[in-house]
Amino acid sequence: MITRMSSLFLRTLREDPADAEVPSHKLLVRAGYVRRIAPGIYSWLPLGYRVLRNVERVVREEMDAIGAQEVHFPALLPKEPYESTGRWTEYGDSLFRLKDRKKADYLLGPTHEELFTLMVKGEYSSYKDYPVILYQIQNKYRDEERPRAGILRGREFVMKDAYSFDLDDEGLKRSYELHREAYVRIFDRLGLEYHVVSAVSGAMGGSASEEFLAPAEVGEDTYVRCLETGYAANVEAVTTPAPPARPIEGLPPAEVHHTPDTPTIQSLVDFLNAAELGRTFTAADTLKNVMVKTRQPGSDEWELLGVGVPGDREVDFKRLEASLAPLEVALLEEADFAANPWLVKGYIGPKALIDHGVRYLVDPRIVTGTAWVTGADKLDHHVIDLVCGRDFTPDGTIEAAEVREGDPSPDGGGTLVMARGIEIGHIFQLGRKYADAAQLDALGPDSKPIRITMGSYGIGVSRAVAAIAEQRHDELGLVWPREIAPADVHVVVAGKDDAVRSGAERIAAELDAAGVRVLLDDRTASPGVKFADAELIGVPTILVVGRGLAKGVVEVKDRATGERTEVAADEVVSHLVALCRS
RNA sequence: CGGGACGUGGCGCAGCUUGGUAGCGCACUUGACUGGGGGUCAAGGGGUCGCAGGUUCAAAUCCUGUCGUCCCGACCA
Repeated sequence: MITRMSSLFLRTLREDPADAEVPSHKLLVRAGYVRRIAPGIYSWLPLGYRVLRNVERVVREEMDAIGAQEVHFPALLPKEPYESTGRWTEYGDSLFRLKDRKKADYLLGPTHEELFTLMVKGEYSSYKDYPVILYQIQNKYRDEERPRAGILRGREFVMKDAYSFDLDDEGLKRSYELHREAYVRIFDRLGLEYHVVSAVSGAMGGSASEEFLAPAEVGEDTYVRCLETGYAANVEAVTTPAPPARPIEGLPPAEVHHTPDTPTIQSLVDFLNAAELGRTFTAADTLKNVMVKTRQPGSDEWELLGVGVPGDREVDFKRLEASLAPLEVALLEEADFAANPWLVKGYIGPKALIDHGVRYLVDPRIVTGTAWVTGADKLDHHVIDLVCGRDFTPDGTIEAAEVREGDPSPDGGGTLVMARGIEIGHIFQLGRKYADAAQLDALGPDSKPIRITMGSYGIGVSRAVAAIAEQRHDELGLVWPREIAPADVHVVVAGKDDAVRSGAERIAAELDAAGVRVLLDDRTASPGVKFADAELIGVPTILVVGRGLAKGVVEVKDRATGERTEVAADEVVSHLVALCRS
């Protein structure tokens, strides 16, 4: 089909929208692909909707290829299934809730584990039915506290979510691998650069989990990779290698020192080094204790928690939260310190925490036999040579310290490099959480029930559009990969005389007949306007039919490289057909 | 929720300090010229200045309140 710009529902913008920060947002709006309706909610205009459907098509083809079957659920859902898994409360405020006229509770689906589980339970009951993989491509709703970055993080978005149902762990592993391979094919076809990294499973629950991250400046996820060993992980999932425990015997005894006015690590280190204790200290010799409070989702009762990390590292709140999930975490407020006067800000040590029965978790680097400078639970006092395993025993370890570029890779290979990325896919082995909640069993060959084990596999479809825009644009506009571009060839009619116009029409018709998707700029606008729009819209190949036609040549321009080629007008159709099929 | 900024034709902005006819660019309409890089000229249409209240002869402008939006920090595809 030929899309004529003279009648296409499209208005491009010369200026960036005021509410856009990131390139994908600016360009998708300027090029007339999307329009904002409300915060985090967007409409898709014809060109944008084509791109979105192209991404969906790729996803469908590859999902179907692994034997997954597409279904469709309502977005509007009753509360009950989500209550049975606890997510009606666990999801908190990011769940869109509403009531019908009878005051019954409903929600707009943020994700559909419960419904898939119930659907399978409703239809299947024999072990002979399994395994099965179902998926849907649907609008999802999350009342984000702060939607941002346009399409990248909306409150309504299109997601593909798939679920595998297996009889045993081996089956689950197989299903997981199938999806992993399918995802590789999908993101390759979408023309995305991406990394597969180990992840934490977060609010979904479950065990093994990997994320597909598209590297981008504006990405919200930080991840690390080890170039030597291939290790890659979301920073939230990075584990800290624990050094071996050391012998306690022979270590000097702990000693409390008067350290006036040293509430921060730096002031403490400076003071100690000026105190002529016969050795020098660094921040890494100190043990920093950060107080937080945790609670069960939906509960009102906060519980104190002490987190100990080496003093040269900050606590990474995201890592801390990931480690404690599904518990909610918050920093202590003044009122909390007031309620616990034994907490001496700036001088908190392990001893007071343990004495007061506060759970105390430390960084894995803090092992038995290591000696630390830390708070003495008394204003202006610190203790030196407080030995782990001798003077205090933590309740366990926690991954909460920040990860840094150059840290050793957890698999013992090289060092880590850091990057930011957009989460475009997430696969995980859920296990039996949802099957347990729904009592999803298959009757086995021995007539005994087998609890089904599940996997969950998501792709942010609308987000993928933005991620591609984020990775593939230049100062002039978007640069789509052919597979998802709104057209294969953008024909610019650069001239007003009939010969040029009819020549372009003829070529467009022949391309169309050959199965090439044509966007024909048949408007009467000046060439400059058309060129600028063509570059903004980002169709991979631009064909300029203009003054050269009199000499029998037209110009083929590659949008990505900017390379221009003169081609004989009577050969251009076969030239382009070959180009589009390669 | 905490912090910051902003609400004026469809879009991007000025005007507000010092109250007095609502303005510019883009887009749109008509005509002429132009026709390979957002061209030129001329003539147009379109805004109760977020909302409510107050001060005043008079409010986009001053005051109070309120709603909304965007950006920065804690959730997630």
